Amino acid sequence: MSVHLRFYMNEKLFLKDPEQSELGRKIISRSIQLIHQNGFEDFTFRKLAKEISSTEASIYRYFENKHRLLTYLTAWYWNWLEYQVSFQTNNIKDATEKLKVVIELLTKTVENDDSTLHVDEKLLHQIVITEGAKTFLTQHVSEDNADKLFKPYKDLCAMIAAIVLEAKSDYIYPKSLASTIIEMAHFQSFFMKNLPALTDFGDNPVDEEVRSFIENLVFSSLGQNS
Amino acid sequence: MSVHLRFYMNEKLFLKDPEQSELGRKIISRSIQLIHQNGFEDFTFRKLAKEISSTEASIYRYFENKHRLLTYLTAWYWNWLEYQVSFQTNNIKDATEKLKVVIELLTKTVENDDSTLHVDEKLLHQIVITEGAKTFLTQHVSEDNADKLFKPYKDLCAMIAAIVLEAKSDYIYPKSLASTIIEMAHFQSFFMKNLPALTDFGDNPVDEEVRSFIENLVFSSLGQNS
DNA sequence: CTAATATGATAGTATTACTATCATAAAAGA
DNA sequence: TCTTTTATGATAGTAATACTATCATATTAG
Repeated sequence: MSVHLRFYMNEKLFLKDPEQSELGRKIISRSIQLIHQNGFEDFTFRKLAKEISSTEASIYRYFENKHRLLTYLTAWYWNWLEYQVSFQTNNIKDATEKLKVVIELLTKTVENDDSTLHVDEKLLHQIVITEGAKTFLTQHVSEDNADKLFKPYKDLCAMIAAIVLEAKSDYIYPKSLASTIIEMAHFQSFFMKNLPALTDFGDNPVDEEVRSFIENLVFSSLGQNS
Repeated sequence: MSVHLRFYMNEKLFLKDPEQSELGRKIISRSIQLIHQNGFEDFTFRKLAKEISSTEASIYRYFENKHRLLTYLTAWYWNWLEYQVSFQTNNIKDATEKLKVVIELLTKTVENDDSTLHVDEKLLHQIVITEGAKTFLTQHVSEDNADKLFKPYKDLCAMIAAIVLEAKSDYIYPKSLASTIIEMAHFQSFFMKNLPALTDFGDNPVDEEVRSFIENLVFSSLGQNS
């Protein structure tokens, strides 16, 4: 079976839908590679244009600026992840089981998903770890939020919060716990690789350690300490 | 009694010690105001120079670039906070009590500290919330770490981790829990103000809500659920 | 009294983050 | 088929950024 994933993307995220053209898709796929390679600060539309043998002017027809492109990529990632969560938790009855699946999805090394051709989810996952928070840590966060640019993030958070409530209906911080585990999955993974003194994870760091830590955090908060 | 706080700052953080001259102290105090006002991206040495009636060239004699200045300010903040923690937890016997003090220090609105003349800790606290993570979310995090630029952050984390171990000596994630509560104190506070859908905190958000959430997180992890 | 040091004044450069205009090729509609 | 819209490319230009370099001058230290 060969499925094709396409997410509805908020139209404020772009000027022209990049999924609708060859050039647009090239912008997405090459920008992911470039940002992954040298980081977001080093990334410019000029360099991207050169890489895809196009021009700055052409790229500006798709995205207002590079920050908006990053917001687009991040939003795409959260959409994809929410889809993964809904798919992987489907038919699971036990909320605790569901939470374990969520935590695994948040912490495991992403493998490339063949149902999206121009997006390399593995690279995108690493971009979101390092650059994701920069999408909202700005002066214009409120305008961007009013334009619903962060809806995919909030939706994922709401979905996880709902599972938390399923597991413990009187827990009073479901949304904060959800945003905490999302952010911590990323931060602990970043720290493990780059600032290991901030974690308890070993020389040969593996995803499993972050997963265990977050499971421990979540299940003790929900009074289901194993 | 009038005490004066001065922290030893890693010499790689600056080219010339800003605490040693009037101009240096002006750079610190005005940069805090400017970054707080319009955010780090908008901040330039040119604007700062204008504000303090100096020149770009002069500022470049103190700091290699604006990112290094941000790293300096953030490092200064972590030093200050570690001092606060050690001061406020001194003579407290009970580790649980100490942890409560730590969490309060991390989550409460900072009031200006008169023992540091040119630093407005209240503004600096808000800068660290919004811009602090940008100091390490870069391509050059490993070099910066090798230069020990993040030592104050790691020291604070280690101090908190030690208290965690005092409270529960067999807890296996003291450092990850410490970095989590530091980061979450900031993120939840940022979300509360700017992306409230990611939290459970009300219309009239107050520090106390973040504090309760983090206390709940920490003490249930340590099996001291209240 | 001299020498070192700190700051300011000024200028210059490569790059960034755009915007504008025009040409042309391809696709869509009549 | 002819025409018109649309997409892209080519090129140029601009203000601002992130620096670097040089020289003058005032202050401080030996």
